[in-house]
Amino acid sequence: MRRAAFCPPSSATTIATASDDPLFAQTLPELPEIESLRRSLEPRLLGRRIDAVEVWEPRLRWPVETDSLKRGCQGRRIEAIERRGKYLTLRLGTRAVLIHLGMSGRLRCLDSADRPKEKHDHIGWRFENGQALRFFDPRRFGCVEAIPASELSTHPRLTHLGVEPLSKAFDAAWVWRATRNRSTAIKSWLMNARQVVGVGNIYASEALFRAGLMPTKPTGSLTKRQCSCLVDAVVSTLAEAVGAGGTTLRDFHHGDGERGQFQHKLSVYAREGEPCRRCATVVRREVQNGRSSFFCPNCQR
DNA sequence: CGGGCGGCCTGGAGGC
DNA sequence: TGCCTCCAGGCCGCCC
Repeated sequence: MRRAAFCPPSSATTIATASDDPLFAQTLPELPEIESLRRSLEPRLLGRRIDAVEVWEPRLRWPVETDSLKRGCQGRRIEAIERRGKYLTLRLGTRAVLIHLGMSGRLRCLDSADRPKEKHDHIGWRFENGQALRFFDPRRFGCVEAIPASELSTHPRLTHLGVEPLSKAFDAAWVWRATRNRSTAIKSWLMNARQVVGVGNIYASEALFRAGLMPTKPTGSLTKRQCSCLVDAVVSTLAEAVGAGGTTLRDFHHGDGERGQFQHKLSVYAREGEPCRRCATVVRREVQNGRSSFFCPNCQR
């Protein structure tokens, strides 16, 4: 609706750039977006040999250790691209590159590594075929780090991560056990990566709407039946969003203005004051733990 | 130890 | 038109 307001004035006549995608700037990468990104990167990056790494701006969420990153990348081939929660990992033999997009991060594939760096391009990888990968992040909440591949499960940033919501381990029995004797609001619990990974503000709001649960409901008060509904809601929401290519990454390679699909399916997120699609009650927004929660006061109890 | 909250960071929006 | 303030939010660290 207000796309133009999110586009820099110069972008209309230039070739596609990261900042041409207004939706990307508005929404944040959660599990479906990272999984879509992972899938879109695989055909372009698997088997590529990294010839050079450039760090233009090391001041990310944690300072980029430039020498370590270069030593961990240069001369190595990308053997696998994996995801853990909202983290993406590039396997490079005995090393791995850990990437988190934070709120505004983006990975872009370029056909030529000679393309000038854009404002907010912080790291660039040059491949043997002349192509490139760029890490772009206006807010610099993301992180990029080279680690030993053997530490992928023991690294401090990964070891505390909770259950993958699209794995078999995430079932009603697990949710029931994990939510006992806690007073935390269910939305905070869902967004806590130590419990469940990959569920951020958008999908937590959407899943709780589907489950018919108020975001503020204490986890300890959930019945077994509600735990089961919650699992179904989280899984179906995430799976549908992955199927839609995420909310933001459908035009990852093109920047042609075509948008992802899932934002058209949002029931409550960013719909404050609009009618509930199910019962027409006005959707409300309330700040919870410093974050906006969107819900239908009639459908969610 | 569970859980709440401040800080990090930038750009868009809105007020004056 | 320009300056100022507010807001968005994942994650960590600090605190109670």
